[in-house]
Amino acid sequence: MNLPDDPRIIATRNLALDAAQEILQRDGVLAVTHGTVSKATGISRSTLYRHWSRLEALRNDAFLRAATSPNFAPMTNGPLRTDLAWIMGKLRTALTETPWGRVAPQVIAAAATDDQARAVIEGFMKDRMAGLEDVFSAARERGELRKNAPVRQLIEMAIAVPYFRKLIAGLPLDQEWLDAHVDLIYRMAT
Amino acid sequence: MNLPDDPRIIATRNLALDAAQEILQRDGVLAVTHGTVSKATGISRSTLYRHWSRLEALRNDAFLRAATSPNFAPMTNGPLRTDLAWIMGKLRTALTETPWGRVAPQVIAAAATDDQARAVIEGFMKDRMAGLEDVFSAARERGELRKNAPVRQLIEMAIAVPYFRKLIAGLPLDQEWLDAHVDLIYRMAT
DNA sequence: ATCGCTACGCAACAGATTGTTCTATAAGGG
DNA sequence: CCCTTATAGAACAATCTGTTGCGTAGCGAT
Repeated sequence: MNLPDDPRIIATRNLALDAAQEILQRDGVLAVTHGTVSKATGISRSTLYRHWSRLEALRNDAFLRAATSPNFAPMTNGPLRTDLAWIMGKLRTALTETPWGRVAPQVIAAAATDDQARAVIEGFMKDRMAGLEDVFSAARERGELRKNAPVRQLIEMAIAVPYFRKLIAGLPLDQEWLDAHVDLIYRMAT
Repeated sequence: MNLPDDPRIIATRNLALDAAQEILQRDGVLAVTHGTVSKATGISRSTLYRHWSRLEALRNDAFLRAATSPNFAPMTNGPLRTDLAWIMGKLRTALTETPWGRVAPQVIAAAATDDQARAVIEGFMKDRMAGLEDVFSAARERGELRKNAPVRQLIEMAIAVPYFRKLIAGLPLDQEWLDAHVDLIYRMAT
């Protein structure tokens, strides 16, 4: 794709999408409009319409900016417990210290009717699932797993609980909880 | 509270809130307005303003109508496995066969900035948590629980996975999954 | 059945928002 | 320095929101 090199374009896009993401996480998808972004940034409405002629495009870019995940390359060197702690720590960081944790509820809500939003969610989940699958596969090859360990269910639980705590129940993802969570998954696997 | 007995009022309220709930689950909180509900129902805008003079009140009633849960009185008679299967079946039903499953994502998204929405979520969660706590307490008294069974974590997992599957990952909550889920929780507890 | 009360529908209105187009200005690249 | 183009700002119609007043129709009580 043709990336524009004009610094004015880049600055405008960044400023606008930062504000759009802020509005998205605070007020929901429908609150992201050319008008609200204009008011939040000082960028002229007409300029925003030139960048995103369709409102859908603006919102989609706001989704994508928030969902851009940090590198999640799985680490499958150490023993299972270490790998689990590492990858669950990564998930915890993504949920608590990146915009994703705040935007995700809005994206999830939009996913009911918005294909773009659903695609963002599915991409994110796929990454997480794949990372954990690699971790468990490596552990299986090292002979660390118990026979008939319910790997699929364990992966789901490993991911579901932090998402549930952060997005649904509003509970903290502190270190103490993380240790206990990793410990329980580990004990069920070995 | 003074319940109005005029059938016109009751009919208007029911019709409006049914439509509001429909709009809520389809387009999100911000789409619920006097205007959209009016268009969806044929009820005059001015009539809707008479019933809910503040928009916030209309949206809150739409939340509450969706979240009105079926009787969740815990059943702690049988052995742990039976109780677990029963209560998890209830949760599954609430998520798949009541409006709650479709509205919940919107309520969760709104909870970030809307106290009413947060209260609805917390009320719902409290019910579920309490039901499972009763189930595990009864099992403990019957001596069914393993020593040092991580009851708190098990309760969280029991609830988190179905919520995650339905609301976040978009996976089905079929009977096969439910059986496996109950089985895993049971095995970890005993 | 009739009467009084009131919920409802309808129309009108100002104010705000949305989508579009135009012109003048200013910032960047050659 | 000059040319290109991104931006700001104004203006516009169309739509939406919140409010008010009025006539109609349905409800309950006598």
